[in-house]
Parts: sequence; C-alpha cells; structure tokens
Amino acid sequence: MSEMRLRFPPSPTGKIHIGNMRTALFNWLWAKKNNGKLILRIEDTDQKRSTKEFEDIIIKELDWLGIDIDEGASVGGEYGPYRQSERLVLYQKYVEKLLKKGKAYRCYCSEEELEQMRKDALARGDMPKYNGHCRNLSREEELKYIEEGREPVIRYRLTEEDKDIVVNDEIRGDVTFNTSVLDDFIIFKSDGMPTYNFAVVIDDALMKITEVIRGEDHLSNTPKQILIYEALDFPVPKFAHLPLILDSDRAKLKKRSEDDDVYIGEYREKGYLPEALFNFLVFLGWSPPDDKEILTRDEIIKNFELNDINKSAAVFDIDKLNWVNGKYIREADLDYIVELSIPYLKEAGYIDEVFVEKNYEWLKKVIGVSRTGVDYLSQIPKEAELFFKKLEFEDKKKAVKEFQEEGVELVFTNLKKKLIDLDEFKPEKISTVFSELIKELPVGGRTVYHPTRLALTGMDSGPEMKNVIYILGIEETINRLDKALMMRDQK
RNA sequence: GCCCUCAUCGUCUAGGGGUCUAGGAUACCAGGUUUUCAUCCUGGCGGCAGGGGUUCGAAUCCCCUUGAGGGUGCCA
Repeated sequence: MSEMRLRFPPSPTGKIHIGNMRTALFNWLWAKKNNGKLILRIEDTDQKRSTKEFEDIIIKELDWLGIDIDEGASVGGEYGPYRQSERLVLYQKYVEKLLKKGKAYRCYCSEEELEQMRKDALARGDMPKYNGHCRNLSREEELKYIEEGREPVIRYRLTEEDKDIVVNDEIRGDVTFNTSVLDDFIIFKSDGMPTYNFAVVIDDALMKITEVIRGEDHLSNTPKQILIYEALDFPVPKFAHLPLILDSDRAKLKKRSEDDDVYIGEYREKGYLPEALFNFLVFLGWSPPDDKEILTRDEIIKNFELNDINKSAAVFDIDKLNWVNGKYIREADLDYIVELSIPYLKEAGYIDEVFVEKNYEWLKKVIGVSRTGVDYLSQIPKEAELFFKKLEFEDKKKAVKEFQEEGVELVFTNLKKKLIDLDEFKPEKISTVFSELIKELPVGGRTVYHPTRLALTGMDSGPEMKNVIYILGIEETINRLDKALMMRDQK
C-alpha cells in the first residue's frame, strides 16, 4: 500500500474561516490517523483577488489551531512548487496535450456574447449551457478572431452526450451524474491562467494525492474533474465530500455583517482556546463512539473514522462553542490560562510587564477565580475588574441604605474581628468565618453576604466572597469594611 | 428552470428492522450547593417533516411529496 497523501488547498482571497478550517482539520485528522501526509497548496489562480497577506494569515491560523503541514507552500517538498501561480508551465503542458488530442479547443466568444447566450437560453427555459459556437472553427475563422484582438479561452470538448459519470464518495456512496447536464467548460482563462476545475486535477495528480476530502459544495464539480483525469490518463483519487457548515439562518456560513464571526482570527482574538475550537469543529459532522463531548487531540485521532462522518449539514452553534470553550478554560492548567489572559489585561490597562513579574502569584489567584465566569478570555478583564479598580459603587445611595439596615453594623464588626483572629488567611478558613457569623449572630445569610459583597466590591454579584476577601487581602478588606461603616452616617 | 445532496428535540448528535414509551450534549426552565451571577450537582421541557408501501414488526429498507442546502462562473 502506497503512502496516503491528502491536501488542503485554500485560496488566498480572504481570511480563513470556520468552514475552511474544519475541512483542513478533517484532512489533518485522516492523515494523522493513517500516517499519511498533509500537503498545503495555495490556489491563487484568481489574480484579481489573491494576496500574499491572506496566504500568510491562512498559514498562521493553521499553525495556531495545531494543524501541522508536512509539505507545501509554507514548508517546501519534492512535489512543488505549491503555489498554483508558480505552476503555470505545468498546466500549459497538459492543456497542450488535450489540445493536440482534440479533447480541448480554443473559444473566442466574449464574455458579453456568452452572457447573452445564457440569458437567451434561460428565457427559452433551456439549460444555460455553452452552445458550441467555437467547437469547430476553421483556420480562417480563427485567424479572423485573432485579428480582431480576441483573447481566447480553452474549453474541454465534451464528446459523450449521454454517459453516466459515477463519483465514488467515501461518505455518500456512489453519486451519479449524466454528461447531458454538462457542457464544454472552460479550463483555461483568457488571462492565461487555468480554471479551478483544471488546475485542481493537474495538481492533485502530479502531487500524488490519494484522497480528496473537501466540502460538499465541490460535489457537483467532481464529474468535470473526473473527465479531465480520464482525458489525461491520470488515476482518479478517492473522494469524500464533507457536509457543509451552516449559519443560524441555515445558509452556507459566510461573513454577512460585522456582528457575526466567521473568521478563525476573530475567535482567536476573542480568546477562544485552539484546543477548544479544534474539539468543537470536529464535532460538526462527526462524533465519537461514546458519549464524550470533550476529547483530547489524541483521543480524537484514535477514534476518527471517515465512515462516521455525517451526511447532513450542521448549523454552527455559538452557544455550544462557548460551553466547550468555557469547559477548557476552567479545566486547563491555570498557568496556561494566566499566560493567555495577560494580553487582555494589559490591553485593559490593568497591568504591565513589570506588574506581572512582581505579582504573578496574586495575578494567578485573580484569574483563577475569574475563569469560572467567562466563555472566552477577552471577558477576563471585565470579570476581574474589581481586583484592579478602586472601589466604586454601582449605586451609592442604595449601598448607603443597605449599610444602614439593622444588623449590618454587627455583621461588619464581627466579620472584621474574626478575620483578624484567623490563624490562616485562606479561602476555606474565610468560608468558615461566614458560617460562624450566620450561626452566632441573630441575622440571616442574606444580611451577612450581600452587604459584605457590596462593601467590598461595590457590586451585587461577582466571584465567591471567600475568594474576593482572600485576594483583596486582610488589610484592604478591613479598610473597605470600615469605609462602609462610615458611610452609614451619611445623609 | 435543470442537476446533485440531505432530512431524529431550538442546536450538535447516538441510533443502521424488534432491547426506542428514541439515548447523550447544549440551550431553556426548576430545585440544590443554607446571598446573587457563574461554576458544580439533580430533575424537567422538548424530536423521528408528511404520505404511501415492504414486513409479524420501521426512526431504521423502498417510492412519492414537501422542506433545506449546494452546483449550474473566464470564483475557488
């Protein structure tokens, strides 16, 4: 059995989004599972929209998610070049072969003429197919067009009018297309570049790709590609067409407004962990044999099977992603989460490098108690702000009123005393102080907890009291309680 | 229009003729963890698109309808 070779061929016409990344992920998984190789090929035949910046972004994001490339534009290899714009001579060589065999021909019809044909066909209720105008041009006719300055395209010549082409899909089984729905499609554009359907075949064949795993949106184009494989006597690889990822409106996922996040970078910037996104993405269309929802990369590789992939499209559900990500944030090693949270805290202006060095352990405590309340790391500053900002009351009048309530003074003074008397200033010990308070004083739990929270944080809700006090420290806690006590005299 | 694909709780899914009064997760609701938000635990709500077959028996197989998505580009 020869080596399994898979490829991920993004087009650098935009940032990499959820759908592309999921495709890359499945290719990577299947390669890892089978000790195969994953090739990164840049499909930049669209000269108008392709840029090097986008190529760099794609490579960066793949790396971020942990998808390592064995061969390709970013790392080199023996089947290069891996950028289609650098493979022109190859495409020319093979299109020349087709031309010679009579399996392709030059077409001089202009885009306007083609557009008109399409409109006419549609108006008649016919299928919008190329009408074969240039199929059998005489030498004179061709010369005439050339003199007019027309730049030709090259079309594949469809010879069999009623033949079934079967795509053996690993996920869907046999899918049959009849050549009657096809036409003489363009394989070389007038700008001298190959079209997708042509270049992809040449590249996959020359790069010895054994399995093509891609989105279902490519299924309908596969018969055209098979025609090219056969015309050039290339072996046809295996195909597996993945179900599409839909947005909440059940349409193919794409950027529609500033509000919806579809690019991987947007998730990275918001503070989603690569492990979590990886885990979540795989579950869009695949699930393990057991009921587990959180799996490590190795577990996923171990369990992954092409056969287990779903046929139906999946809706991208941000709520579920948030849950998965929150789960990872809470369960990951705290130092790792601290490291990833620092940039957000810096951006909020709460800390700088010097502060981190001096107060790392304290910072770790803060993030440790804040992490339970967030879905993604960019929410950390908001969650932890009470530890960085000076005490500020959301509603001062209300606070004063609450401090004036019966029993509050008693609670505060006793709390202070008990905290000072503590032999160990630890969350668990602080917690027992509260139970004692409730037991010993003639007040309910609410009179103990709520005013205290208000006095210490200025807010109605937040992390657990024992943690707040622990992190604030004995001194600051006493100060704030005293301040609240003084506020009782106001008004 | 034509071609292709798909169809289980709102969402992600398990299920591949009987063990399904359909399981898990999320979301939502309620209760608990003797304050709140969150975490965590417990419980609840909620689904086989519709119609025909095949079969002793169908979520599971077949057909039709409907719905959804994709393709039909000198985009990939």
